[in-house]
Amino acid sequence: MPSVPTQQLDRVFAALADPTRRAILARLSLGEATVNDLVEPFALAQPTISKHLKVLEGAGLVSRGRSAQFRPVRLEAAPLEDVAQWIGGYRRFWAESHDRLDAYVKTLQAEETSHDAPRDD
Amino acid sequence: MPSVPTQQLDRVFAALADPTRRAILARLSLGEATVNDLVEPFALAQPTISKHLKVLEGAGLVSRGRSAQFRPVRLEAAPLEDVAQWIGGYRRFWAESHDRLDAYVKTLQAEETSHDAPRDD
DNA sequence: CTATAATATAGCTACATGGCAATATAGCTA
DNA sequence: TAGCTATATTGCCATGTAGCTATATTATAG
Repeated sequence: MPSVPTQQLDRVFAALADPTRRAILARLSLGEATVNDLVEPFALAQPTISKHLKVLEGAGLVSRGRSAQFRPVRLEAAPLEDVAQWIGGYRRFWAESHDRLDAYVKTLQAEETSHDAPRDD
Repeated sequence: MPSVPTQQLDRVFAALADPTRRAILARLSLGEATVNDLVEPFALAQPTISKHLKVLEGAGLVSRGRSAQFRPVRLEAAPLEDVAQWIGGYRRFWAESHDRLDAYVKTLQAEETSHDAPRDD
C-alpha cells in the first residue's frame, strides 16, 4: 500500500489552502497558461502570482515548460490523487451519516464522473 | 449542485496541512478522546493541542462534547466529504494518466471502501 | 469551601506567508 | 547591439501560526 509521505501531504494541503491557488488550478484545468495569462484574471501583481506558482510547483501540482521567454504552466493532478487516497481512509465516517441521504450521495457520485470543468476555486 | 463556500475550503485545507492535526484526526477515527488522551501520544504541551483542536473545530472537522470536566472530541467527517467533492472535479486529470495502470487504480478503489483505520498522518 | 483535575486563555518568541514595488535576468526582435 | 517582453528575484511590511510557560476557568471530590 503506497501511502504518501507526510511532508508531501503537508505541502499539497497547504498549497490548496489558498483560494488564489485553487483558482489557478481551476484555470489550468482548461489548459496550459503563461504566467501573464494567470496574472490577468486576479487583481494581483505578477510577482505575487509567480510566488503562488512556486508553492504549487513545490507541491507538485503544476509543472513548468519552456517556450521562448515563456514558462508555460501545466496542471499536474497526481498529488490530488494522493489527497483523494488519504481522504478515502475516512470515507466510511461520512458514509455512516448518509443512510438517509443515499439518493443524494448517488447523485454526487454520478457528477464525480462527469466531465465539466471544476469550479474556479 | 451544492458546492462548498471557498472560505470553508480554505479552513479545511489549512487545518489538514498540519501533520499533528492529521494525526489527531487519525486518532479520533478510533473513537472519541479527551484532550489529555490526545496530548499523550504527541510530545507537545496541552495548550498546543488545545490550539490545534480549535483549528480543527473551526474547520468543522471535530466537535466537542461535555461530560463532567471533560470536553470529549469527536471526528466530524463532513468537511472531508466536501474536499472529496472538490477534488472529484479533477479526477479526470489523473485518470488520463492511468490508462496503463488501470488494474492498480481499481485495487485502490476497492481499498477505498474497506474498513481499515486511516494512517496516523 | 477547599483542593484537585481537565481544559482554556493570555502573552510571548520564532518563523512562515501573502502582498507589494523595484530590479534583475533571459530570450526574442530589429 | 539595443530594446522589448516575460518571468524571476529581492527586499520590505503586515499578518498568521506553531510552539512554549504561566495563569485562569470549570467541574468534581472531600
